[in-house]
Amino acid sequence: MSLSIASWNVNSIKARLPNVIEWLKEASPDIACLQEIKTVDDAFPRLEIEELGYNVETVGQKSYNGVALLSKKPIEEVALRALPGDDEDEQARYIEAVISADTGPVRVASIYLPNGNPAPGPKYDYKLAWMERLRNRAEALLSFEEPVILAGDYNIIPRDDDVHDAAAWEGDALIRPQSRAAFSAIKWLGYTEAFEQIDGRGHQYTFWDYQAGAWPKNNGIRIDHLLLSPQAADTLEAVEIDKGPRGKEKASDHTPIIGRFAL
DNA sequence: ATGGTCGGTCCCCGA
Repeated sequence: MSLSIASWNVNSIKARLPNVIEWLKEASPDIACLQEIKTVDDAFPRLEIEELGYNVETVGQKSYNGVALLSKKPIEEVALRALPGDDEDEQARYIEAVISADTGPVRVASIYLPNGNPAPGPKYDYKLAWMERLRNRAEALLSFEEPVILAGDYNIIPRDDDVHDAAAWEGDALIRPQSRAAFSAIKWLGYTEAFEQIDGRGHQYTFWDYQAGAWPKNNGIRIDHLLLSPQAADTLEAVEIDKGPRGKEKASDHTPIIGRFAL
């Protein structure tokens, strides 16, 4: 009895479809949370992915953003297609569903947290406001006392050990103290960051820029995370960053992180 | 080494 849940920012599902299909066949996660699908719902390659045995739910947007949930287990209910707290916010960055695992319901969200650069500025203000809304939602979810996995591209480098050269990133929205504090604030509610919990090694990355040879030089950052409610954290068995997809032709700049749970 | 990389769209923007 084991449930694997992956998060991967694919940077356009259309540009990445062959890579995504190849990876789904190889890694075969029970649930995959995708970000930056960069397409509207109607243009999402639903059939190709359903053919691999997945149920598919998307919150798409033209050109930018967009998130998806793929699940081999039944999706009982899509609980939310947007993060509550701002009716004016039209950016497609959040989907949350209840999925039937063998042991009972598991709540999973696919999250594309705003980048926030340049900082300071309106984009940074939006990032911080979005994180406050996420904290509120995360807090509300704890009252259900069920396994909750908030998986996604958080655009947060939690510690200096999660970047090859922290000094080079000083002032960036991904590493600013206020950004880190907003991320910690969610953890202090009672959430566990899966990778930090299981793997003590530093300098394990999930993103390498396309520019300046970042991938061959291993100049990466760790910004894709799984945040777990206590009921999920108690069942966490393993976490792996799967670097395979980043080394392929036509790669996304992110690579998947996969958690395995006794669920 | 005075540029460098992608993806989507409309001639530039976001990452």
